[in-house]
Amino acid sequence: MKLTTKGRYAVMALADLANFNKASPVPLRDISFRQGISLLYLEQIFLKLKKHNIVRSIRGSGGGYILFKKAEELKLSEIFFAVDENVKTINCNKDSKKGCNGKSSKCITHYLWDELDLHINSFFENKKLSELTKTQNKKL
Amino acid sequence: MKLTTKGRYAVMALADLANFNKASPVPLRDISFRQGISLLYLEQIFLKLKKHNIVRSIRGSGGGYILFKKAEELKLSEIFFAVDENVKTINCNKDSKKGCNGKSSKCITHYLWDELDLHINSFFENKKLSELTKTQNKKL
DNA sequence: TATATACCCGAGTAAAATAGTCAAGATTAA
DNA sequence: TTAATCTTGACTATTTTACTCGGGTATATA
Ligand code: FES
Ligand code: FES
Repeated sequence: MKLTTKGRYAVMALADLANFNKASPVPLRDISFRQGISLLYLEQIFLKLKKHNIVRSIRGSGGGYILFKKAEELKLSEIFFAVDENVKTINCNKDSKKGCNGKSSKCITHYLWDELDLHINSFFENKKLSELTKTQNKKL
Repeated sequence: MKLTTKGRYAVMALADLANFNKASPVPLRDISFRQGISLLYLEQIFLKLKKHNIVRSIRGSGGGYILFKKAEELKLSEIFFAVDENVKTINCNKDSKKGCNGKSSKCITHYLWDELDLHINSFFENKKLSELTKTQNKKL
């Protein structure tokens, strides 16, 4: 399974973006500063987010990024998909030498990971970006 | 998050063990052969499983491993815990330079990962080893 | 008792994945 | 024009993972 800083940062940064999106585009520099994430790394991440239409970019001075959809309509699963964090716990078909070759038949645990994938993905599928910031506010 | 071959192999091997446990102890060599997992790696894994009372070992010729509990009573969460695959998606407190230092306050996404951890762990908590082999048999 | 079978254990290594950097642009507002 | 900002591909350091090695110890059975 993959759930790395790339996906974490993406969610973090977008939550930040959602908070400051109200009037004008938000430059990465601000997000980098507020969230303590390397600017260069953020750029890499936002490129992917842009390609997948999660955000829209405005170049030049005074530019930055804005959300493409409303935070209420943006599912976390879309975000993870965009940055290549496809939550796959299944391991078969990768090579034919290891236990999980799926050559003759599925290994004993195959259906388990299948089920787990479904379980995890449904979590992200049902979670909207807006819920994040709300939860945060409630706790404060 | 961590979900690596160590945890996968542990579940695989134990499922195998559960199937062949009926009469006599099962040597790792057999499991290694049947599941296509390196014997030396299996030894490492079973050492941990033994320390956490998941399996019991019988040394010497004709020896091997047997399950400590019945497969119906063995939760997958116990297995993962035993091999150090503590499913933690949370990242804070590791170092104070990165985004998630938890120094002044929790980051925006903290509660999200909290919730996710809970969600995933409940999956393993409610899953017994015996359910694995049953599912497998049903599909055949 | 000799021997083979099997578990026991710490340490070490190679490969892969991740996290992050660099350099050289291209746009655009002011 | 200048400074701010996004764009892009390649490159590198670090960390983690997966696995091996070498030398044990216990026990069954011939
Ligand atoms: S996980 Fe699919 S064959 Fe093992
Ligand atoms: S995940 Fe806990 S502070 Fe970021």
